[in-house]
Amino acid sequence: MSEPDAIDLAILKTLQSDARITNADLAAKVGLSPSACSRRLDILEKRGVIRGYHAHVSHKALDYKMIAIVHISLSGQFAKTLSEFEAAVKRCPNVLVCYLMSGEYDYILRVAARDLEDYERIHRDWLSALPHVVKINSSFALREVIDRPNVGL
Amino acid sequence: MSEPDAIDLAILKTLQSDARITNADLAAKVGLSPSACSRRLDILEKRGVIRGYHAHVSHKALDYKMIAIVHISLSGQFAKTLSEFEAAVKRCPNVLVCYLMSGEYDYILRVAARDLEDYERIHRDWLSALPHVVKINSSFALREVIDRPNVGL
DNA sequence: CGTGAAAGGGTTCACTC
DNA sequence: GAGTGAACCCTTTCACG
Repeated sequence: MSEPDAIDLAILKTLQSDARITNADLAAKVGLSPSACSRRLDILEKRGVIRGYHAHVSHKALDYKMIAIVHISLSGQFAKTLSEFEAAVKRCPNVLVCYLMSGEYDYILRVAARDLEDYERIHRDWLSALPHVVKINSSFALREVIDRPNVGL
Repeated sequence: MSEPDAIDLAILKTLQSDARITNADLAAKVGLSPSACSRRLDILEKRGVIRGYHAHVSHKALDYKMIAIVHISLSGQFAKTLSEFEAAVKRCPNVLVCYLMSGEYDYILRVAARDLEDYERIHRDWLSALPHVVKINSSFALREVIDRPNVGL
């Protein structure tokens, strides 16, 4: 499993900033013929280097004006406890990110809500209702400073 | 500025899960002719509902195996303090997300690192060196449970 | 707002070096 | 691995319903 070379990195960087660029334009940008470029892209996709292509839909335009960061602790760290919690949290469409963590809390979540009233509903109907939860701590984003989809190459 | 209708939502949802779908396939999926679909997409982009299209490049495949969540507090909340901090944090390529927050800490960051050694370097050379920082608290992701680019529609 | 057709351009092969 | 050319398909635009 060889590492991506400089041309692969150029392809990845370009697709990170514009995933809908045509293969012909991408090829010109990285200095390849269209067919060579298409073949490399195929390999990058099949190796799982590229997980997918996503439209970044504005939360605000869709009326999601609020981002909450939620720390959660469970009653234990048994495998069954974790997997029941995770299965439930995946069903909440407002949860954008969820990590199992080291440290004081077991999980950290990034949650989108339309407004404070909507967040109260999500907190009551979804987050508080998650199995095995013993502690929840919400804080709110006042301003987005950085939101990059990927590591700067 | 009218709200997106059901077909617009179908377009957005489809592009969220596959931004490189051809306009012809997209049109078929939402039940439109290609030309009608293309026109709607144009409008959605120009209204800013779609902010951009991004390849989701695997951190792991690029050898970023570690995600840290970093809470940071500053010595004050003066506008100049905040803007100096933010200008500096934007220069660190490993910071994926940064929010100004309500609550105990001023900022929360999501940081990608290759491994623990790499994280120590980032912590020493970047995070600790950020201006006005008085408190830093790092914790680490043990497992990614959810990582959605957008709210489930 | 949706449809269909036409022109221009993109993608994807097999083939070659 | 990379480039070339040709067949096929897609995008874009326009007049029209």
